[in-house]
Amino acid sequence: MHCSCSSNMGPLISPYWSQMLFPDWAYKPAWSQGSRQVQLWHFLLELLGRGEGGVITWGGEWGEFVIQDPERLAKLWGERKGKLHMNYDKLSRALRYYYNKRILHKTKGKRFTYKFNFSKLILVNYPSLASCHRSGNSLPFSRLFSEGSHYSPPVNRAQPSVSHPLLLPYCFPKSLLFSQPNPNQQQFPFLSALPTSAAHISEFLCLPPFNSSLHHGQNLTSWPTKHSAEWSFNRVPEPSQMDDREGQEARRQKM
DNA sequence: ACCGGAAAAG
DNA sequence: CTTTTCCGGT
Repeated sequence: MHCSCSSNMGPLISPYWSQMLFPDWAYKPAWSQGSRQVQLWHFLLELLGRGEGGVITWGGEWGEFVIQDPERLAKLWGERKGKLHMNYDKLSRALRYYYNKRILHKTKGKRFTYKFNFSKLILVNYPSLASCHRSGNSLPFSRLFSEGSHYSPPVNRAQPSVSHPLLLPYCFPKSLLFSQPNPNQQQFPFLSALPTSAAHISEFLCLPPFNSSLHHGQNLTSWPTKHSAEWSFNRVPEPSQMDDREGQEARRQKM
């Protein structure tokens, strides 16, 4: 049930997650409520990343996706969560709760079409990176996500649905995260999933957590697999403190 | 279809 | 906490 790719790769949650676009630590840490519980946006990104089935596909804009088969998507989601009676009405309610969190918003006028706010998604789930942003350094995510100059929308649906480049932070050893964030416009180790076919994703997943060019001579020894407390800086901000940067600051020196 | 309140679940 | 469930309203 491990990703047998790399020795210093943390154990994944279940066999299923070996297909995951995120490493173990990217999920809800053990200390948080509902830990180890799949979140809906995880699930959506996963399906989108795999590009299987055509239940859900990327849309015409960056981050936009179209639910091609709402009820089937709900069914799949229900299976994952053990909710036998899941349907699109209820699933979409969960999606609507993302509006306030700015994780997602609706593309009005387009049926079953929503749009991810990747920057927010990552900021919420990796608030540590917000400090990079605040301290004047460019946040690699938002740069990459907002530029979008390289992204040309898939015009026809006949194309394999994985045409959306998924740029996700694949592995952030915390030492790398907190020492010098991107001093020389250096790239963070993204998982850049630009697969021509879904099969290639598994290859991405088996990349070592970080390659040698990114070591920075830091002590990148192992993943914090057991001691999730070390990752408590990764706490999701309270809704009332969503924009309280100082609050995050205060929470941050835990590492 | 889509929205968001309310409550309850886990 | 994040949904799940239900539902009245556009």
